[in-house]
Amino acid sequence: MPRPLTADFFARDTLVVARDLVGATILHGGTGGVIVETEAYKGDAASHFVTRRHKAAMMGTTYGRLYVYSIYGMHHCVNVTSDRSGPGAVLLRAIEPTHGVDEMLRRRGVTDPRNAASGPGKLFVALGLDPSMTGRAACEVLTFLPRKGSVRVDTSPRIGITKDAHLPWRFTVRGSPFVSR
DNA sequence: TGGCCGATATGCT
DNA sequence: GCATATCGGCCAA
Repeated sequence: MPRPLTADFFARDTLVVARDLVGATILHGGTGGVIVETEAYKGDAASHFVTRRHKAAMMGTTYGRLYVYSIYGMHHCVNVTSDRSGPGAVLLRAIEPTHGVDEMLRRRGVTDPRNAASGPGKLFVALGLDPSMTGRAACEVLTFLPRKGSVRVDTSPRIGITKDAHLPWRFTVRGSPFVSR
C-alpha cells in the first residue's frame, strides 16, 4: 500500500497539480477510483476566484482544501485548492470506478460504470460527498494514492466555460472511456 | 432588490 | 443535437 498524498502535493503550481492528479486514485470511505479528468483554475477570467470571489476566496489563501460549489441550482462539484503562492484550484471532473463500484452505482441510480462518475456533478454524488465538506483539509476527508505506472495525459480546453475558453487547462487520461462528454 | 447567468445532467427528437 | 430544470451569487441600480 503506497503512502497517500499529503497537502504539500497541492502546494505546487495548479497546472502541475492538475496534471499530476490524473492517474492518481481518490477514495472516500470504501468508494473511489482512478482520476481520469481534471481542470485547472487560477486567476483567469473563468475562475471562481474572479466570478465568485467571495465564496471562492479560499482559492487565494489556501492549498489542499476542499472547495465545493453549487451550479445550476441542482448540482455540486468539488475542487481541491492549490498553489501556495497564488490563487488556484483543481476541479475533479471524472474517475474510473475501482473501489465500491456497486455503492457508487447505487448512489447515482445507474448501472453503467462509465456513467457513474464521468462528470463533476456525477463524481460528487458517486463519492458520497457533502457540501458541508467545503473548507476541510482534502487529505483528511479523502485519501489520494499516487499513480502507479505511467499514464498518457492529454491536454485540451476546459469544458462548459465561455471566458478564457481557449486555455488548454483540461487534463484527461488518453483513450479513457470514463471521461465526461 | 431584481435580473442575469452559470466549472451540469438528463431526456427527448 | 437541443431544450430545459432550477437557484445561489453577483452586481447594477
